[in-house]
Amino acid sequence: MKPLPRVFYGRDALVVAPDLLGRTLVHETAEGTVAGRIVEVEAYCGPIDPASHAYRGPTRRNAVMFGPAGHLYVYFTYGMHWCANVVAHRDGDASAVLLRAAVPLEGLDVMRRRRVRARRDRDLCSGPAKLTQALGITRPYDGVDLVRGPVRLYDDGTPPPHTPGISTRVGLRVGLGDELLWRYFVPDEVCVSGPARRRTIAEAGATDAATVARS
DNA sequence: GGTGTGATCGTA
DNA sequence: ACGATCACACCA
Repeated sequence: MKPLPRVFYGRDALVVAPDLLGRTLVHETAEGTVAGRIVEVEAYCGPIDPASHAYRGPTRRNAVMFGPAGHLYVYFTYGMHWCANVVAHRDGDASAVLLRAAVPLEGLDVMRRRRVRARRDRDLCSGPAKLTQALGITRPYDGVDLVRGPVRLYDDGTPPPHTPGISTRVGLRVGLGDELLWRYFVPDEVCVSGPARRRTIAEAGATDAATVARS
């Protein structure tokens, strides 16, 4: 297996996001190797996206998003959770893709140890903060290189779904976030977080994947 | 299946 | 103050 090359990330976040579905996220540590298949993501398009941490310009927290593509942007939220993004953009426009869910592939014993609350294996990585907890991704991993660093993204031959599920993004209040269908997921996948697991673009009533609002 | 709520703290 | 969340309690 080869890591995804740098050029993979040097595209618009709305192109990279659905192309991340089916890829494997691997973290090798002394504790052991843990890996999962990405099945749910959300695009955050920095300069045009009020919901993006990068919308109001660079700060200490979001600095990584303003750097080169193919690095990991990790942030702390709700006073207790970590979330991980893939920096993906052209022309340094500070866009990123939030990794929201994965299917556990390797190191299940380590994941269960880190997530004792998870009753079923399908809940080990079925949410953005669950995923980082299971994979052991916290503060020190902010800014690591996904091509050469301790956390890498691979193409193991599993193609992204021909027709990904699509919906509005989760957990946002700000205006645009409720109208843009920038969440992508593998249809009928039990490890996808939340209730819209089975919904596809057609079922959502959308005619334009990127921009159309719906009731 | 669905909704409502407390936990907990860095960031702006 | 508030959040790109989680887990659990409760109702259906």
